[in-house]
Amino acid sequence: MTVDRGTRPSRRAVSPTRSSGEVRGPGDATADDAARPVPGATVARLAVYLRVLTSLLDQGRGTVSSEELAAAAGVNSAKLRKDLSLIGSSGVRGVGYDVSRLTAEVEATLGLTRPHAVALVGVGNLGHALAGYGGFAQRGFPVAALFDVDPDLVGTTIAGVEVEHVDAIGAVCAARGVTIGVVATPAPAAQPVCDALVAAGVRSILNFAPTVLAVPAGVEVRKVDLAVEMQVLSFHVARRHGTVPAARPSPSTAGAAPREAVTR
Amino acid sequence: MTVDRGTRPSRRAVSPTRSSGEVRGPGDATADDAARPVPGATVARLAVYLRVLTSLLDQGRGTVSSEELAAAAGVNSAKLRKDLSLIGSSGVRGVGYDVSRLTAEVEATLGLTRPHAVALVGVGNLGHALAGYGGFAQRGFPVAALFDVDPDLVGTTIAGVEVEHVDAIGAVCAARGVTIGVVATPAPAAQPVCDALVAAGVRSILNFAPTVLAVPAGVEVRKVDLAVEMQVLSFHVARRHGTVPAARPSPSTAGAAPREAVTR
DNA sequence: TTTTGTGAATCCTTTCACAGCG
DNA sequence: CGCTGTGAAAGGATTCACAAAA
Repeated sequence: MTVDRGTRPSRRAVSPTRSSGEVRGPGDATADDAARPVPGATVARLAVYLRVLTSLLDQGRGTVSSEELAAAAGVNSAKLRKDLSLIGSSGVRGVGYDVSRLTAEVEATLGLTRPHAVALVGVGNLGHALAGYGGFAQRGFPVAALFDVDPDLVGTTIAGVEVEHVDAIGAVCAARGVTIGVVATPAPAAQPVCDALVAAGVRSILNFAPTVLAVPAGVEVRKVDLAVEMQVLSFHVARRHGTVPAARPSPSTAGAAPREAVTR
Repeated sequence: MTVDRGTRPSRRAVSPTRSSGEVRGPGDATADDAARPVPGATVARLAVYLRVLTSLLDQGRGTVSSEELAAAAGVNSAKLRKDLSLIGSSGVRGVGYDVSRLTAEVEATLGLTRPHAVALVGVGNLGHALAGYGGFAQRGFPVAALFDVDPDLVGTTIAGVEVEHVDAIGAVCAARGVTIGVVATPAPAAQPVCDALVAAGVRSILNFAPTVLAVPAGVEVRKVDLAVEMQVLSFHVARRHGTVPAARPSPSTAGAAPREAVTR
């Protein structure tokens, strides 16, 4: 069940002058930590596997085969096995993987064994929704700080956290040990906010603003861009209908107004 | 041009695996479109280029070099030129690309020359924020319908659109010519909702629910998964503890940012 | 000269397919 | 047997680097 069909693999872009490549650090002989390769594409999938695994745990399942886990995660089983072998997992041939053990291994690899304080900047429409979403804290990402520039918002409390002025980003993030910053501001404010976060020591940023953020090497930026997603879907719609207007039975002039398509 | 490529059998009648690859399309040639492959990775970047281009248009810029456009989009200039050559663009050597013309070409490729009616299902925390976000309509994606199961929400109006019961998805989407569906429901409701959308003829879906959607071949699903994004960042935070803090002037490899996914 | 367009090399992922362990 | 782990093959995507056009 749940065999997926058209999900896309990851993509990347962003970051001027350096595209990412991998995730391992350019380590210098650190005797302590064995250098692990773990491809970026694999990391993203591990999070998906983890979701399925926790679900299986709740169901009390003891083991899973790569085939089943892969199907539930919407990927090829060979890919899943390779992903798991990369993080040093060990399944049992002829049996499968131990659910609880694998869950622990994936969590450890993703660094989920301890919480990561998050700072959310921009409590507008989307930001407010994100702050109000309880899933953050539950999944190990406590929202330690909220920021905005709007005087009407600064001072208010959302989900138990007070909104502070963006000018306090530096001091507050450093003081509360924020390691992940979420930018949900309008595009023009994103870069300055990003700079402030980086200056405060934040090395991982999730950007919801429709703009490309420039960051120094060593800072990881992931982007969630609604416009891009919609436009990619638009491309597919256009592909399947060609250029001819969709000839669906009974269009009968319903809703869709003929506006101009200005994507900006 | 186009065609040839002896290595690709391109036809996989049996294989159910079609995910990702590319998005080739039987073009219809309306003005400048010939049947072209257009890699999936390229499509996603075109949307980013478009944003920069419209910005340049507003500034009254007449031309841009691949170097400048690439820098603003956060990509390598060679990649940008290759992307543009794939959609059949034509810059002028020694000069650059005509901003308005290129903008039109990119919009045409992405199918943005006409609006795509969108149906948003799930008007909860996130869904409400999305519905309230005016960017949709402005960018050519008018929200033609809103759905939810909550009796308290059904009947209310958000941003000028009435919220209807999910049971009406089939009828309403077909009647209003919805081509893109946005799923912002809790995980358990996502699959049924997805099925309803597909049954209504929707072939492109943006999924914000933290679950893998199973869809028949021909339906494109893109996922925005907040949990995955946060966990990938967590991985990077954890990584940083094993490597040398600083003292590294040389960049060599740095983080990249896979685009894609996640929510809730 | 400047800047595009693009073959060719390189790198990253995915998929195949099978050896081998339980 | 069933199922994992993985070398090897196959694709894609990115980058290089340079010839050609304006």
